[in-house]
Amino acid sequence: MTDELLRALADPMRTRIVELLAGEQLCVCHLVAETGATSSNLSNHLRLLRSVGAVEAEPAGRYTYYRLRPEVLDAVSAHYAALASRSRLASAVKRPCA
Amino acid sequence: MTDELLRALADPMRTRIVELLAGEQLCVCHLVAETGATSSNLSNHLRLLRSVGAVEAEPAGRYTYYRLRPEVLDAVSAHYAALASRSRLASAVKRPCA
DNA sequence: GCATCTGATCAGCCGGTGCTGACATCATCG
DNA sequence: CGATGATGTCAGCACCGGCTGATCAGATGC
Repeated sequence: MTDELLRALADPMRTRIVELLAGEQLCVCHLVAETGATSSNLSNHLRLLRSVGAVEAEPAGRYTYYRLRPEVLDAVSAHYAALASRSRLASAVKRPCA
Repeated sequence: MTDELLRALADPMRTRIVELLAGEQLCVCHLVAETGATSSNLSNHLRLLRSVGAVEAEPAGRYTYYRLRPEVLDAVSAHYAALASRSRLASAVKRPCA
């Protein structure tokens, strides 16, 4: 659960990419068509998503298919679930101030 | 599941705040002591976290206690869990490129 | 009332980060 | 091989967003 992973997933364009990839595997040209962004722009975002392990690339001839890595998304989900769980217990504790 | 909520939670300092609040309710002076940040800096972060509904403030005399809102964290967790679930099915689908 | 303390707000600065445009690379096809 | 098209890389610019410092509003205590 690195901080960089959360930051990578929180960007609007990358959120959009992740949602598109959650439906089916796509190559960059599909993402260009769906988002309207330039290919170099998308390539930069995809490199970042790869670097944090959120997606993986599969070269197929001159195309490159991208897919999500479910384990990573599960880890993020579990992270927030744990925070939610702990914070319910925390409602009973209030550290004295003075 | 607004995009602003994810961005708010993805910032390093705010991640730290959320983790501290997951353990117990704290007032700003505690957060100052724990993080080493200035009070105005923290106040800015807390205002943002309030605006996206991640935390709520309870004035108590001249102090202000903050606590997390578990439902919101659960919603974020569910959001990523849903993406993980969908992406597992998506591994079987690959949109043709040409 | 006056001093003090907590916390909020705002303007301004500044660094990180996303977008663009040009170029490089590699595969495919004629 | 030469052309085309898909993708990646990088430098440069612009803008968003976090940090700071000054100021202010309430609450507390002398």
